[in-house]
Amino acid sequence: MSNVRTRFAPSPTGGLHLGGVRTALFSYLYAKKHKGQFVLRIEDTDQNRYVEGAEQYIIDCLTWCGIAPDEGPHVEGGEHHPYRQSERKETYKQYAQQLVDAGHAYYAFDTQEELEAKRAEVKLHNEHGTFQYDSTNRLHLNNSLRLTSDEVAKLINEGVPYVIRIKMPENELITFQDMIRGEISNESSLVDDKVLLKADGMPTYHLAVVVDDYLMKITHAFRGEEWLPSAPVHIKLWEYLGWKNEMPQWAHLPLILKPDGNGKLSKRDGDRLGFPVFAMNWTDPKTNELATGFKELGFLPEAFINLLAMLGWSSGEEKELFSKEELIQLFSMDRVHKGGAKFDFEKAKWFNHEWIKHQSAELLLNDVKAILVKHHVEITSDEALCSIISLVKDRCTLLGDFYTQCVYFYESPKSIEIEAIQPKWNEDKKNFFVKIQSLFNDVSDWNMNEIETCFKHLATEMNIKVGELQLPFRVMLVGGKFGPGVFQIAEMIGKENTIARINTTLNLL
RNA sequence: GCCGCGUUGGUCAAUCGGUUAAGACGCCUCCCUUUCACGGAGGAAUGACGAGUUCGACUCUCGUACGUGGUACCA
Repeated sequence: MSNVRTRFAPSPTGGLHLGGVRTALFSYLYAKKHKGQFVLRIEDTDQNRYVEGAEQYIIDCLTWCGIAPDEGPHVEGGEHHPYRQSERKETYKQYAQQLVDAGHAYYAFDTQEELEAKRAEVKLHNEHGTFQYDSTNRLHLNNSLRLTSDEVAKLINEGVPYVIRIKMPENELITFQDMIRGEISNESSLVDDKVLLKADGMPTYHLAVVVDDYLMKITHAFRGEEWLPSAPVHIKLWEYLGWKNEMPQWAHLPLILKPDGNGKLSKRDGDRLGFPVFAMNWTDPKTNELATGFKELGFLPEAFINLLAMLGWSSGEEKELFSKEELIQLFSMDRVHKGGAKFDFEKAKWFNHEWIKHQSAELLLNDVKAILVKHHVEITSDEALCSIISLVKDRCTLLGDFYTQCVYFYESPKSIEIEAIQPKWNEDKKNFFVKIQSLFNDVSDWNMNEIETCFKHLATEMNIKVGELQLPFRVMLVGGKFGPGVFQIAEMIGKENTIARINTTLNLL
């Protein structure tokens, strides 16, 4: 039994972003590859940003992707409940206190306004300067490092709000190993004394990750590259808390960038360029604004995780199409790219197209059925639908395409693209289609071969090229220039429908 | 500004000191198909720049440029 434990620790603040899903995916793959556990922890320590429903939504997304966590707030059992940080408030407080007692952290009474004023002041003198709460000025600020213990006790007794900050060491090179990037070093004096415990008693991310990763026995911690700059704080915390030997191995994943321009991919980019950024539909409870998800746009979860896996990771071989099981087997952190990857929606669609093509009709059945039912198409036989699916799936990039590609098997086309016929239309052709109706009527065994023979026979007899007749025939049956072989379609929709559709179009011409 | 991280065709990427620098997406041409696709064949297009190390550098080192992240009582 392996002891590998990874976690995905999102904040329930809104839709689940591509980058988030990928972090979850890599964590899942790594855990599963090593026969370990993948846990979900909800980092809801910022009460201002908390969004109702976001937690369940995250769970739904992971489940849809097929990477459901083994442990989490939603899973019964699980040794480390609660998995919601807001419910572990007291635990963090205790460790923050331990840090203060050991002299690695201190109380700070400066108000946010005071600090903002300091920052503004520095900016005033030096446009590029930054006020840092660090060793150079912490002794001039309103904290327990400067105040006497009596003064501190008095302030606390009076109920003056305070935060607890880490006391970063001076002139120390903080070094750690990143599974993707190798050794990373930071000069301790350059990182400031981050707040560990906020005035409302909630921990900040910095304290919470460390405490929870330790308590939840996380062995490998993967997160986005944006966390790299604060890693030294976490490293020191692991050390100060006395857990250095149990510190997980870190991997900071490259960012997913916007397709054009530069920067991190955001929901806005999706809106602007016309593609989803969230895994599933997300409706903002405040604005009621709906953001379309990959699922609802018609992506297969298999394709979705496949394309995400290939953004930043590659197997080293030519193959690009992988099932989840294959990914689990092949995945390794040292094949993850260091640089960020721009998201390419065209390639994303290609993955989905490939998955639809390779998926069996039986597996596609339920999804396709749902789409047709949504459009009020009556489906009588699953078996027939499966044959139809096999016939058209090569032509579908998104699941929604199945509607256009399947309806005409069930209903007469609502509109006929007669512009496609008209230019080359003439009396001879018209006569052909008039005559073919009665000939079709006499076909006893209605199958594609018989239909084709009958069709070609008359064409030859009337001295018209078969090819010139096939296009009009197709448009009559399906309404436009698309779909599989015409005779195949004619067979499947049946003799009566075929004749009726010819007749309908003839009246339009 | 400071600090961190990065940089192979338009995009995703292979290569881990010696190759004509893979492959995929997209684009273009052709074949198949008198539909749309699938499939097949081919094409255009790449190592940011400059030094060094080396018999030899896309691969190692340094510098520059550029990009990106952080610089919150947000994660």
